[in-house]
Amino acid sequence: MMAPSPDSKNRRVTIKDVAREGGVSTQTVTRAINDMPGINIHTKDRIRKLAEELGYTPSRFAKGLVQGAGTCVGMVVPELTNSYFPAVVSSVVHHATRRGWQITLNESASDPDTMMLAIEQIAPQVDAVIGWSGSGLATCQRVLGRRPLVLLDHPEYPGAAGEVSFDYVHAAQLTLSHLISQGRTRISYLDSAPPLGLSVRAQAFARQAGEIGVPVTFLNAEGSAEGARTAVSSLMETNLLPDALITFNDVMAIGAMKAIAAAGKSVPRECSVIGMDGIAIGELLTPELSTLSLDFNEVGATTVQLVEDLLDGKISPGAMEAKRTLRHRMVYRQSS
Amino acid sequence: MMAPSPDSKNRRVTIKDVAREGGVSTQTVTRAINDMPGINIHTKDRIRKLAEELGYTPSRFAKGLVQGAGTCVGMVVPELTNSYFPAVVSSVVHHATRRGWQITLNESASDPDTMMLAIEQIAPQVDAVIGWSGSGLATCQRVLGRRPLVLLDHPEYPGAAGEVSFDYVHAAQLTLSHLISQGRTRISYLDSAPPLGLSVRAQAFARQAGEIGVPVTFLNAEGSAEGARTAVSSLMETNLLPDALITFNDVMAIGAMKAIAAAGKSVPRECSVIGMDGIAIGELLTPELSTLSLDFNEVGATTVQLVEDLLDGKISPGAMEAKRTLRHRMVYRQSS
DNA sequence: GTGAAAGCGCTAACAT
DNA sequence: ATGTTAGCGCTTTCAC
Repeated sequence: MMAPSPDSKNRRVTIKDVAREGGVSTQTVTRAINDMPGINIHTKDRIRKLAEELGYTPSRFAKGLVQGAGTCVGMVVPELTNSYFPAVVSSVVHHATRRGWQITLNESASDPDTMMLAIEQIAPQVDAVIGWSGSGLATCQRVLGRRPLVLLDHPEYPGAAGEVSFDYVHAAQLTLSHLISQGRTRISYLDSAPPLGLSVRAQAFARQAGEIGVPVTFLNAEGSAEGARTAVSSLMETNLLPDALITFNDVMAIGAMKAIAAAGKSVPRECSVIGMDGIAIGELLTPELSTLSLDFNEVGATTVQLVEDLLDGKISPGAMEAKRTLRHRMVYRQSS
Repeated sequence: MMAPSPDSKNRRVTIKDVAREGGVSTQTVTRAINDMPGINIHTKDRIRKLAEELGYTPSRFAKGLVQGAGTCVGMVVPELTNSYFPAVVSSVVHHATRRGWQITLNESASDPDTMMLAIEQIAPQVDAVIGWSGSGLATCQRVLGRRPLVLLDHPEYPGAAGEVSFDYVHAAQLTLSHLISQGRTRISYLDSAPPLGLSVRAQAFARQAGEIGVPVTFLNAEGSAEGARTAVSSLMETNLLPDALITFNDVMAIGAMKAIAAAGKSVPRECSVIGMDGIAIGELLTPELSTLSLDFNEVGATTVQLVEDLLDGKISPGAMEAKRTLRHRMVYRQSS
């Protein structure tokens, strides 16, 4: 236990302190610390050692101020417990890192207050924000000012500078034609709906179903495996079991399959189940989950590219080119 | 499309630009932007509008420099695709956000070069780093200098300032006594081993097995569901099926269960399966996975608290108090 | 090989 | 209510 410093204050050690203690100019310290040329190797070693002893760490703010900012993107995620989100985060982080950017992560709590707090906290520290509207991000372009907000899976939100959304009508087309070719006639869609009406995904299925004249029943449940399990369980009791069930996402498909199995019915013989997202876990279930799969690498690459273009001014906020639409691929496994 | 600015340079808009255009001092601009008192409400509105038009965004570096840094912690994760990691990240982010800290996330690629790059990139931008040794973090205390490195699940690493590790001997004790009370006699541990020898987890099981005189066979596989599936599949062909299988983690348990089911054997009747981690997916499998479960909230809370104490100097790097050990809880579900 | 001076963009403290 | 001065910690000239 030695005294930490001449001054008992908790002030951080600056380059000046090192310079003074070392009997050199701050310039020499910079050169030593940053491995710059034009310094006696001997001096360099001495100063480096001294800096270490003193516990000197360059201020990232001062450095950033003088050298120009490195890009830093905030990412706001509604829940990390649904593998869908980590899958996207992973890809975004990957593509951002390749560009030398930083990603700072915020998980938005469910209640709006905590959420706004998180956002106001993150906003001043980043050059752009990527997130889902489910995280309540949509309401906060105000806090961001000129910095671009890119919204995932929330088409046509006017406050966003850019968006990456998904062609659910295409997904519906893939799914329905597959189900029909299987001879399924009592098709249901298990939605995780907003307070009123249907989710964007369900709406696309409704539209496509209408288009091709196939009846689809819409159910609703809380958007978790447990929610889906409960909903499908009570559906089973009604004896109105559909012979095909499409779910809002893969996690809900898992819950649905548990409920169907618990009722002693067989997937896919008595009921096809088709999920959406394509998270890795689907392949590990029994039966393995057929699903509408996203190319997560593509999602991340597209999103980061969009942010970059927005930041560079190559694309202006809200422009047509700032709206990207990606498609799902149908992955046939055992559950359908 | 109007010309963006008098100067075609891509220089960012600063407070001075706003002040000049508005015919006021930079002070007034600060007051307007930051909602500070002592400014005519009319002036404030005018300046704010002007700032918006000009596309002015305060430099976070200048602001940080003058106001004192907000804490920023880097988190380096080996893979986001195993839910174990997002579960911990989620909790860490939560506890960090409550303190007003930022978390910047890096996923360390498998190859060492990319990894070192990621770390050197993140290092100057953070006040501390949290991560797993699997991410290669251990080798880089050098880059961090005085800033604390807290290693998760890597006990006794000398380079780390702090560590949060797990009492695997306790876990082994829980598991083995449970299995023995079930009358299991041919117990195997499916490890995901480092190049040589056993993982830390497997070592604890070996030790505890020796302690109580129970024979345990150690197997090895690549640490993924697929790796476990392959390994257990070939095990099934030997007809040397154990009657209890403990796996390195939950993800491997999933693969193991698939392999056992594929061979037409029943879990848990013919073979108990017990995983480790307690990730949410375990409960959604069929049969539901019994596992050694971590309290992820506790993991995050402990880790962030440790970082805080290290940053405040309440605990010195490498001290005894900087080593925290957490315990698993045995969760009995259907697979055992 | 080293140091002195200037300035990055912002805000706290002190005028006016 | 507004402006002036000074300085945060660092690096980039440019001089020696």
